[in-house]
Amino acid sequence: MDVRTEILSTAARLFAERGFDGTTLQAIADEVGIRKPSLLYHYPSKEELRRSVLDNLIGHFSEVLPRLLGAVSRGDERFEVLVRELLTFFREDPDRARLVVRELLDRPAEMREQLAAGVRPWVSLLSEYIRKGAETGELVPDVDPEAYVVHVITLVLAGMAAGPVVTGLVPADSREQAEERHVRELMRIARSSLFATTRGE
Amino acid sequence: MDVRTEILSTAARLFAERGFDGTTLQAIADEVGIRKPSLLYHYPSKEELRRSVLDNLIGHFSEVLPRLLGAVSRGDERFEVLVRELLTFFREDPDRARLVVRELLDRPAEMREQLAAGVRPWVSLLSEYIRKGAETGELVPDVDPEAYVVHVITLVLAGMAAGPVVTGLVPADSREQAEERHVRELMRIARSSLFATTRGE
DNA sequence: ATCCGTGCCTACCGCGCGGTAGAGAAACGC
DNA sequence: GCGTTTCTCTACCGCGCGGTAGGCACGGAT
Repeated sequence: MDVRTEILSTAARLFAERGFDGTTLQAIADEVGIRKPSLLYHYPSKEELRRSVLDNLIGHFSEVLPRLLGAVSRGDERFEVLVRELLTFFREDPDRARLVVRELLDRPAEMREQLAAGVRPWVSLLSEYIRKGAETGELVPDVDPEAYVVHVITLVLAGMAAGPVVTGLVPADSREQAEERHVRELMRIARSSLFATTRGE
Repeated sequence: MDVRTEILSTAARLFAERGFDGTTLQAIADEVGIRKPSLLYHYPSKEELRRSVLDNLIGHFSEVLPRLLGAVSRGDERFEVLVRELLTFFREDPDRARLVVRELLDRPAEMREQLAAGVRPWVSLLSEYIRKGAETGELVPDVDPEAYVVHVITLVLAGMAAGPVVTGLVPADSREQAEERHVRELMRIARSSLFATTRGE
């Protein structure tokens, strides 16, 4: 892996762990194994580095977008695939969820704009499908589509961001098992509060 | 309000807004209208101030605990009251939720211990009730009680911490209306994924 | 052979941080 | 009246921060 990439992933990890303000360029440089000015050669300021980390995250997300798009148009299993895809994205690297949550807290104004531009269309689209499903009786009639979608996203994001800290409240033999229970129940809640008739898994 | 209290609430607000690392003692002192050393006279270090802010938060929470306790033993309306009480606690000051989430991210190890000591007993207690309800058929049979409780708490906490940033995804005439929809749907999700038969509100 | 761009370094800068020393004003007990 | 306590202040400290200046080694193009 080349140095630029190594800096990027190290920065992402430390920003997620300690926050932007809690991370020093020195700490990043140390972990990469270079001096601070070398780091600043590749990313001319800390702020620029932050932007790059975020762009990289968004880039990775847009890689799974096609699969999400596919899921929406695939009829019956839509829902399962959609949520599970979202879940997988954050689960394969919990730093992603933590970065998003931190950004949400640290820069609410900017984040609000970004969400309005990048996520709201999605929420609207999914809400349309839900509204139709509610009319045909396949889905529960009293669902509030937009709010529902937001809650499901919140649940996935917050659950993955908190990680072991919160799954630790679920007694289990291993961390994996606790996580498994966590995810299963998340899917169940999302499903059973949306579909009119409970379906087997 | 005396100075000590004023420092405490200002610190809480700024820690919630900008994070612990992102807040300087100077900024707190400025907003209170005193000099930095005066602040350090009342709270001899930044770390001590952080602890005091957290203790204060926990103190306020333990004020609502009796009402929560009451709710658990009050039979049928238990659930509604319980969730709504929790919701109210964080809604009457969203900084509380933000502080908790930040602490969760910044100090996962310490937070894990604190949760294990202070929250897990509650999760267990509620889970017991849910398990009984599931056996009598009043509640859905396939619920995972511990995981369910954790998810509901997550939903409340994350929803309130994100605040307008995320409710902004729900189209509405006013912020209040968006929040109202948000809370309603939260209650609906929590209820409909727990009770076997859907009940009117 | 030389030139130039790339990448990394050592040395350093100014600044704002958390925190300290110590003096002065006000309020209180005796 | 007078010492003591409580509180706030001015002045300062050392440190680690993000960032800069400038040099040196290397490699490819001419």
